[in-house]
Amino acid sequence: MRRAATLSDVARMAGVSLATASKAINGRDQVAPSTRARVIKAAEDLAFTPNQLARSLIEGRTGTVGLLTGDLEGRFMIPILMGAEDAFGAGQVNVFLCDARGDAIREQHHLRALLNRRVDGIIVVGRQTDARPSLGHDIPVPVVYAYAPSDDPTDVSVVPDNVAGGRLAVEHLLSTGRRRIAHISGDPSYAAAQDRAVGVNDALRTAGLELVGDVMYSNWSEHWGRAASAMLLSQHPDVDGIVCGSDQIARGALDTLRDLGKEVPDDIAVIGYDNWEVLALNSRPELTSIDANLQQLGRVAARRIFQAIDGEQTTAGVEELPVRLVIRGSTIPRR
Amino acid sequence: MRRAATLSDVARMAGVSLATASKAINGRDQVAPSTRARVIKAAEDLAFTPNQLARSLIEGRTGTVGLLTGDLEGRFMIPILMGAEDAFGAGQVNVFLCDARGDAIREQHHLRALLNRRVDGIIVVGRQTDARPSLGHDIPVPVVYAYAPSDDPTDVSVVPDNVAGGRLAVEHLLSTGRRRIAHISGDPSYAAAQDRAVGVNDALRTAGLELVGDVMYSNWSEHWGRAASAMLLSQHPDVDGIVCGSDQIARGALDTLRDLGKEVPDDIAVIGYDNWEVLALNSRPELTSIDANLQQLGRVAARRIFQAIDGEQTTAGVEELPVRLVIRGSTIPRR
DNA sequence: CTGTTAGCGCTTTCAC
DNA sequence: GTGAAAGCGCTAACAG
Repeated sequence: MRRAATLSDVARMAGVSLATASKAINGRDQVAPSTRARVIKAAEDLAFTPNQLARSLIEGRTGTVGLLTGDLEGRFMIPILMGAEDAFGAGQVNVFLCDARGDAIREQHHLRALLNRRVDGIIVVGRQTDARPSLGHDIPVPVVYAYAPSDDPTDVSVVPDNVAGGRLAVEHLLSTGRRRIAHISGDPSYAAAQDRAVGVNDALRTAGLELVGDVMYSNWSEHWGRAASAMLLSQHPDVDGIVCGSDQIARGALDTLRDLGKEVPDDIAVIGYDNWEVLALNSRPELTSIDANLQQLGRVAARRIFQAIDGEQTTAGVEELPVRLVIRGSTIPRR
Repeated sequence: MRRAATLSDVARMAGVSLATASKAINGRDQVAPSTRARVIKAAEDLAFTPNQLARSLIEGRTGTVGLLTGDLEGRFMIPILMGAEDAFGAGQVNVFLCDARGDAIREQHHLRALLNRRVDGIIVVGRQTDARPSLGHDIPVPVVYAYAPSDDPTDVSVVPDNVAGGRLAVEHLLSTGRRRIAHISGDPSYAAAQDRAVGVNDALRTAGLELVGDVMYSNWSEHWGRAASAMLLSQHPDVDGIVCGSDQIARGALDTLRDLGKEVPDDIAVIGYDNWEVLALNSRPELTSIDANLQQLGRVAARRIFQAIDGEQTTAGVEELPVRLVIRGSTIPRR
């Protein structure tokens, strides 16, 4: 575990100059084949790894990106991160992951550290879809906000289209013949809850229908899903479709419906939101859900960073990405 | 978004030499207070951020660590990552997150990239607790394997103690007066399944008892939990405690017991494994579970890296970290 | 084709 | 106290 070999070591061993060694290693074409072979051999013998720090110092770009997140716990972060890694391509770009734990001071620390390390760009991932404070504009590298938009409309933000998600859920239920549709959602202070409800009402109105009862807000838990659906069924026994604001809520609803002896999807169809597979695939029946395409979101965010680095003009503002319906047994009976 | 200011810019603006500017900024003490103030003012005016690349090049260490993981999806990665970030301290050290997607080639690519970037150390996080191939010993920085140990006993590995976990689960059930205990586990090809079963049998034998039936293996799903517990109850109706190999299995078991009209925990106690809160907190009743202390695991892994960097002698081999019992309503009735 | 030289941005002796 | 100079490891002109 001694110190890594340098290009000088390689050059000396191969009996050439530093410049020649560099050219040989990097595939420049002004090198005699025999020389190149000798250099490469030496490099291998010494287990030479080019010092990327030195390269970056010269090139002025590091091939690194900072991912600044509010909460690592959130399951939204991971697919976004994967999408970003994907878009950057393995090995070309590396991602610094920084978790600010929801603390503004910590976030500033991390931001500073990332800039010191000369990342080529920064992706900011929020924990909710609510707008978050902008990092400001005196940052010398491009910044893209993912999942949670920046509150500054001149920033570049990429978020899932929650309104479309709500609409999509209702349209699916309508397409299966449901007409008496209710909506159990989560915490009403979340933009996600509001946006999805807008989509739900929108689609119903378009079909000339109205929501059964009011939107039921509380929190995103299974517990609430159980309680709310019990209330719903007692007040509106004729409901035949429930749009849930999250898979957790949907799962709770399924449990209660089961307890009440209702058949899903025959008596009532249930649709969730997030397509959180550990919940959706294990419920009885399996849960139809809206998938926010987060991996795609991460890819797009990464692409925006690239474009900005390459000097392409990127349009500021909030870009809403399409969501996707994943149909399972809770809305369509399995044959 | 023009290029960042350099120390030369600052020095020129403050009317001092490069060397003096450096000393002033870095709090060296051979600088006149007035000079220092002038330099700092200039640095602020120019929004100067010291180029960490240049510093690292000189110091020979970067203050970065690579985290090489097999699957980002896995929920085990996140707490480990958080623990590591924690231990390194915000801002001092930054983590490169690399997801090899379970592909050895990709892993090699990432490893190479990390070494090129001169990370000070590498943490390898596996997706299962089964031993994984070593990265080998010709790596010029310390490597620590977390969650999944290296198959080379001369490497440093840090893993949760699954045997102790199985033992702990049984001991808890015994302490609540259960005597007829069964064990529904997951995929028998997983070391985790085998180790936990060893612990379970161990604790039973110590108490002079035997497992009810054989260990039931299949996979880690709720589905299997439901099926297995139904089989179990029909073959051994007198069972009064079930140790489950995962929270998913436990959750399935709870569902079936509920369907069969069994009271949990009065008739039968159920204990899960992993303490995956989205499952454990939302089940009825809430699920007692074994927590592998993964965040702690991440912290220890980070500490081992540090120790190796600082030249402290670290003992090679697999270090098994204690797990923890989290008691909820599925084993002890809520008052 | 190969080698010499000048930096990338910074820290650190070592004179003054 | 301050500054000139060397050098971290590498690349990119430019001569030979």
